[in-house]
Amino acid sequence: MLEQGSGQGKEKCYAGGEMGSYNPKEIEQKWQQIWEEKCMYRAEDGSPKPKLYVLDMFPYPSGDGLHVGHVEGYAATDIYSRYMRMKGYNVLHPMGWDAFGLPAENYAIKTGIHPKETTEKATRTFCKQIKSLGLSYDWDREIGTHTPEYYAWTQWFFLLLYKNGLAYKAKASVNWCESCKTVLANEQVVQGRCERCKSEVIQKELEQWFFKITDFTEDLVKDLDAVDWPDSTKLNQRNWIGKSEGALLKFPVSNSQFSIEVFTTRPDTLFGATYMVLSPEHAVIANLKSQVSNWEEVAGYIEATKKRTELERTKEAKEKTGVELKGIKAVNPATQEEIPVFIADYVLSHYGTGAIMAVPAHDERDFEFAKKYNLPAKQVICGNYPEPTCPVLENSYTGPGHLVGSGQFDGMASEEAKQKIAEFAGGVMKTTYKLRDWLISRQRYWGAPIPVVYDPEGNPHAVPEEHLPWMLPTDVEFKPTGTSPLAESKELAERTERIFGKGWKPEVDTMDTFVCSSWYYFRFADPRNEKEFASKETIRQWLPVDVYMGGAEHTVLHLMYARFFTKVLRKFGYVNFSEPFLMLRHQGLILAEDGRKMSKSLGNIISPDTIVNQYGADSLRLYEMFMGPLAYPKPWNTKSIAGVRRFLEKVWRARERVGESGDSGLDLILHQTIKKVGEDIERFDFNTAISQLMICVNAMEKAKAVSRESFEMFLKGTAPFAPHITEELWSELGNKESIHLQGWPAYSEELVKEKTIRLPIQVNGKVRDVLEVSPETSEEEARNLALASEKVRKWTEGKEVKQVIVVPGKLVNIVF
RNA sequence: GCCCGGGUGGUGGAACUGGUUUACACGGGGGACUUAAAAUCCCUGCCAGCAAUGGUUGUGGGUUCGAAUCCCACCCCGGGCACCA
Repeated sequence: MLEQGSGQGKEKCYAGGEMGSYNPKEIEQKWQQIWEEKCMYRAEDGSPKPKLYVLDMFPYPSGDGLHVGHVEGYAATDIYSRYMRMKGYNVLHPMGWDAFGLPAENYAIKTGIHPKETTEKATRTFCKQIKSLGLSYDWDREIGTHTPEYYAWTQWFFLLLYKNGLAYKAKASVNWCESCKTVLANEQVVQGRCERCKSEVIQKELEQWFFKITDFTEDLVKDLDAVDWPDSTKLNQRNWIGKSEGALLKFPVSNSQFSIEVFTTRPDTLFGATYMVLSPEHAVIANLKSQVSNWEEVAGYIEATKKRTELERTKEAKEKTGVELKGIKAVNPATQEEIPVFIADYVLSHYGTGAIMAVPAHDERDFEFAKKYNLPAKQVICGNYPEPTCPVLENSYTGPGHLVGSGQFDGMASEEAKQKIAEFAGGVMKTTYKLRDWLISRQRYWGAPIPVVYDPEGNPHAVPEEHLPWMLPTDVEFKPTGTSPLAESKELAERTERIFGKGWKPEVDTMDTFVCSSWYYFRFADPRNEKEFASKETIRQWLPVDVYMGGAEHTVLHLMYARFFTKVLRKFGYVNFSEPFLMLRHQGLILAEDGRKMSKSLGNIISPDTIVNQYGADSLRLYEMFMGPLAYPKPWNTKSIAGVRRFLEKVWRARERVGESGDSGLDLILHQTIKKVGEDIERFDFNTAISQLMICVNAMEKAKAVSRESFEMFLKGTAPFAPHITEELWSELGNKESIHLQGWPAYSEELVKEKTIRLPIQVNGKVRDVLEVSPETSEEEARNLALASEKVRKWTEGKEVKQVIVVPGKLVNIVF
């Protein structure tokens, strides 16, 4: 940092007193306080300005405090928000806390400290850390999902779904995490392991609450077309929903009243179906018991399957297993041939009909299974259409082609045959999805209680709305036993009996925290409303969210659930749009200096506090935005922060050169800078915007003098990125109103144009000369100038020039 | 296995719809200022060559006057899904 007062012999930097050195700590705290006092960033309800809703995925306030990864996304939306305010928008930019969740509860189990206490402490820390970054949130709208004022409405949403048949209780085989002692949604199981603690997930038969997200599958697919989201995120959602079109076909069971229905995407291969496979859980198996001659073996296999975890079933996928239902035959509805029936765990009970027709010649899995159990394969598709010959298959062929061995359909293209054969076999076309209903019950304490009570007969009843918030009891121990902690609450039990009558019992599960975060963006529109989750007027004013920023880890879970909630609200007339987030951007992961993920165990975590202390918030913001493209994963490099800090020092020093008149040579670069910075912010290309600002300040340093007007223009252009230093310099120039309330400067189309451009002259594609020419230079002129160049003539001498390519304003290429 | 995204100096990265590769930074080296140091400013990509010059955007090929950019094949890295019939 600059030393003060030591240079006696030195020239005075500028007239009018001592120049202070750049001291971020001082000015940042000062301005943060002033902004807060003035409620500078309050979003105005009912303002005539156009609205803009810019939202960050709200954080889980963990005890570890804010992470540099949070800062990346928050800085990005803050720059965007500040810029758009300067452009005249009424910006809603709120922050809140996704406060329910397991870490606080697990901590409570260890220490006995109530989650409410740790959560609120963590929230205060987060809040303080976020405020130290100078982010322009409207703190009047702060919300926390753990407060009764908030979860009353989470419970209201549950009731809305329940009353409309979209929330139901069902016994099903569900994912159970032994370590977290709770069930999990499918979306929370990653490769057979718990998304949170990575321990193995097992299947349990339990009665649980589900939300019927599958009622909206088609809209969840279709509406993706209309939103501005990263392609990869849309693709992830589409893959998760897993739409596929095929046919339902019935295979009668010989000598019985039963038939087995299958779903297939390849009805065109029906003539090649040489056996069938049922999932071990299939309901028809019990009905056929009397006809199965090897029932003991079959029952044994079914039992063994139940015991295997999802992970085992996937891990051992290479070795397929199964058992034939001896004594049972099914009839292929196309060939009328009798074919054997198997049960095997490679067929999933919850997809399609839980049964398949096996076509070993044209399906890899069936081929594998057929090979192992010595089952016949029959080729019915020939891939090299229209070639007349068909090779003998040594493997399964899964591509398209023309039909063979399929009677009257021989020669038909497989695409065309799909529907024809389905009809021929008495089947119907059908669309199937992988997406399953959302399991929302959790056997945990720190969440929103499910607002349901049971009558003495055990039938569920909704807790009437007047009893919301249905309070989370406090008289519980934090010991995970597998049954919900709420079950031991005397208060909850008594409350239930008092209100509903003797023998009534409360639901003791809480809701998945993803339920809380599925609707929070509505609450920001009207955070203190006690009568509705948000009023119609405020929803109309603010929603949908225009820009949503968050990590790519939420491409399936949170985004899918939030979209589902919005579609539910639309269906029941609460909103008139179907997608909550019009534009979505992801911040990339910030890696440690060693290129690995930051983690406590590796001890390579960088804390934003340290950086703010050492370099200042403006430097941290600028650094994270300058690291590279927002969405990329990027390694941290503390040394590089010096670069952006130096930039700020240059900005600070530039005021020494500010006078009434300035170097007019600066105009070009200044106007180019304003143009580029604005365009880059709108594209979220913050790294190149900052580099342009650096170019501009470097030019100001070289200029003899900078006019006040130019400097102010530059400060406005820098303000969204470095709000504190620009505010300080702006006020020092004598401006009374905050720089952040100024309009975004307009650049002049005239001044942005270069007076001369560099025109490279190539000979056979190699640059041999570069000419300074006017940008208006005509094709003819450029050609003549190029051919006249001495450096060029050196290369073309004695050669016959075949062609001269002139790209006006770009280059000239002389070819011989 | 399938589906995305990516491979550019020692490093992070720029490069608009095919037109001077390496903007802006970090680091290293050299220089200026200084008694000295810090700070600041200026120069500096790599390989081959005495030099002129040539080569150099993961590798190999193609299209083109011209390719980081388009096409084909391959290698490597990151992410997602994973028996979904």
